[in-house]
Amino acid sequence: MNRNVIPKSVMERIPIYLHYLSSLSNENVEYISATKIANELKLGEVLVRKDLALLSGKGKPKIGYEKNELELHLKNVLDTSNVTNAIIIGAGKLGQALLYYEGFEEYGIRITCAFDSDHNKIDYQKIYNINDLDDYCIDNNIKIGIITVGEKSAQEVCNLLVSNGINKIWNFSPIQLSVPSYVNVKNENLAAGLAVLSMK
Amino acid sequence: MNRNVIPKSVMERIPIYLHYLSSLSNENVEYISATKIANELKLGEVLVRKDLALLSGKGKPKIGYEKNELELHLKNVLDTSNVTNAIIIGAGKLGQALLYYEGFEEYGIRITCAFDSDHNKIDYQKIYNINDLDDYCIDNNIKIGIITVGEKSAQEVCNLLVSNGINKIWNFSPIQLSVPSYVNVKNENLAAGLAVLSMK
DNA sequence: TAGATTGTTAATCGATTAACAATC
DNA sequence: TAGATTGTTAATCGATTAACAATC
Repeated sequence: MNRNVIPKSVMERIPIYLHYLSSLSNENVEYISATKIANELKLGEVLVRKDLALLSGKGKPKIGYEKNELELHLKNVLDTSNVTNAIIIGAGKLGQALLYYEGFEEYGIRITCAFDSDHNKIDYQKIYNINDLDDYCIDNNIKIGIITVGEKSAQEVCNLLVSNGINKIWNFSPIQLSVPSYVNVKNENLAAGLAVLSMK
Repeated sequence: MNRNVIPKSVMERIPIYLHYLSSLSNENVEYISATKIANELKLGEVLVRKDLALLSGKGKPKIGYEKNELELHLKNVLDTSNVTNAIIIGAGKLGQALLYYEGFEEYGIRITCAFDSDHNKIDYQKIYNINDLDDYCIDNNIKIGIITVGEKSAQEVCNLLVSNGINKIWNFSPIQLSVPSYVNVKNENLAAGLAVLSMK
């Protein structure tokens, strides 16, 4: 029996917990209860308790969890200690928004640069020519590729990433990418997400 | 018994189906089978068939669904006929990326403009001063508010939207917004999403 | 002790998949 | 008829919630 498998649903809540815990850091909180976390984040109380039981050490009845220890445990699961390097392909508005967004560092991810085929977008600091991709990936230990190009070039870009040994892909294009089975694709179809909201 | 309730999971696939169907439009396809759709989108065959059974008219054994009719039915469910107006609060990189992204129209959503408190970002065409929000909402039938400000101002901005009668909110800030129960919030924590991918 | 909290087992709920009958 | 597909019922799976015992 494998005790190490953490369900996907739980995984997705780890960053939420971490963000909440880090927001407490200047309040000098020593203990935090699952009840409190559940209320603040509007999650079920038992849900949070089960998550914490799975992810962390024991809590103390009537008191809760030692906050710093809990934070450490969650970070260990997320493995935020060693930074994961990511690159963006497609330096349009969205690509740049992600490139300059600072919230990723908190979770141990560094978006090192973006690539684009359009010469006008090259800025030598952060946006490089797509032709330099191969060398860059080899030299910089890139683990994640973020696709923010249009749907027409998305598959092509995806192939390029895969051929450079990148097997984690965050796909913002609205198409279904074809990849070898060992490659992990997370689709982020923003328009579709908004459409669902609009119709509720 | 209410036959009209469509499960959330099904709802979320409608935009995916629609996007796929529209990609066929210049190929003169008359009939499309659930099997084909499932293979192309890498979904379970039975899943697609159940979705279509729920969302559309009858398909024909051995042939499939009349493509245009299916598309129409899906669009009806999404109600893409009358355009829903949305605004963005926070004209940073991400706000602008969404503002100028054209993919929303396909699903019947129009992001009409963005608001920002920073005078340097005002461009009179698409980005207005936050102080003009009240009048704008009244005059332009705004249904959706998109929050792309930092986490410190997110709750405040949210309150402003709610007080202007907006009850659908797409929240890109990493905090849990407090809203009255009739307000629908969809959280989009990009950093958290990427963190989950990075750790697989 | 009483009460707040943890932690666990069983029940429920929702979504997906499997199996199979019906149809053209 | 055979075969591809639809459509439906039952089984499975995963996640959440309810109920309750244990602990400080």
